[in-house]
Amino acid sequence: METEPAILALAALAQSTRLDVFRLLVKHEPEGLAAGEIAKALAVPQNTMSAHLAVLSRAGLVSARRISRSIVYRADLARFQAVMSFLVNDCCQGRPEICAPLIESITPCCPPKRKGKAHAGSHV
Amino acid sequence: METEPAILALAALAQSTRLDVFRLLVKHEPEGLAAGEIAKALAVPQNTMSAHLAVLSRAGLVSARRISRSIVYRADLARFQAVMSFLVNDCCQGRPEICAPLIESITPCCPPKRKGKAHAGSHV
DNA sequence: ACTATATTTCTAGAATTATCGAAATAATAG
DNA sequence: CTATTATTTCGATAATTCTAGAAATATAGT
Repeated sequence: METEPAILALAALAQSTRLDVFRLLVKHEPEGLAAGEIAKALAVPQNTMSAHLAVLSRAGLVSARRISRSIVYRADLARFQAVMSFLVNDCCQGRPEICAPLIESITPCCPPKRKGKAHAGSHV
Repeated sequence: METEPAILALAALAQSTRLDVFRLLVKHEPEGLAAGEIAKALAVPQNTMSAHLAVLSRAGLVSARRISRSIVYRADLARFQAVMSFLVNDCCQGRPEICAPLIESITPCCPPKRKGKAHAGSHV
């Protein structure tokens, strides 16, 4: 991922309503959630929410598809992953010793193979 | 990490000059770099750069300490790590299957032991 | 065609951010 | 104390963002 889209994504997430929206949509993967339900869930006027959703959409962090009268939004986890990778690379820059601890600190959150514990390490 | 400081950090990084500054400072860990040198390296007026450094500092992403006439800035990698963990948790939310691929995609960036390749996986 | 529902676009005001010249502050040297 | 260097603060302007009321668009039901 290049710098410009990464900045767009960071800016999109650097706003409390939008961060809440993204969290909500992640929680509702993979079904997604209609615009109106998002607005209701977060107690924000629909047109205001529409503007925020447009920002997230422009940043590529969410996708939208019309279903009947509703427009259902979904979090784009692949894009989110790309943004995270971009940031980690900023940290690494050919010097693994710098951010190996970073990797270790976030890895326990998602044990890739193991299923014994799965404590989700939510507060690291 | 809580939401508010995370948003502050995201906003700080969501600006090209500041993202460049952070990258530059990571590259210069652990010695740090003086404000004037940062400004010169990125071809930005010193007072403008000072404002950007203040934003990064308020966000906790950099620290400053005076050394003689210079003020030397350093990247705060622990804080950066905390922000990354915060974001990953947004993705995981007790559902490891969602972002296990994320973890896998950023892990090869920092092979903790290996020194052979270090290809940094920069374009994921 | 008309009505109701779901969402977006238009428009505008308030607030915040980015930029930078000029002046102020801090540290060192002579 | 004066001069020099390094950096920040002040002040002002341009640009962007956030918010939301009002109007417009799209879909579905009667």
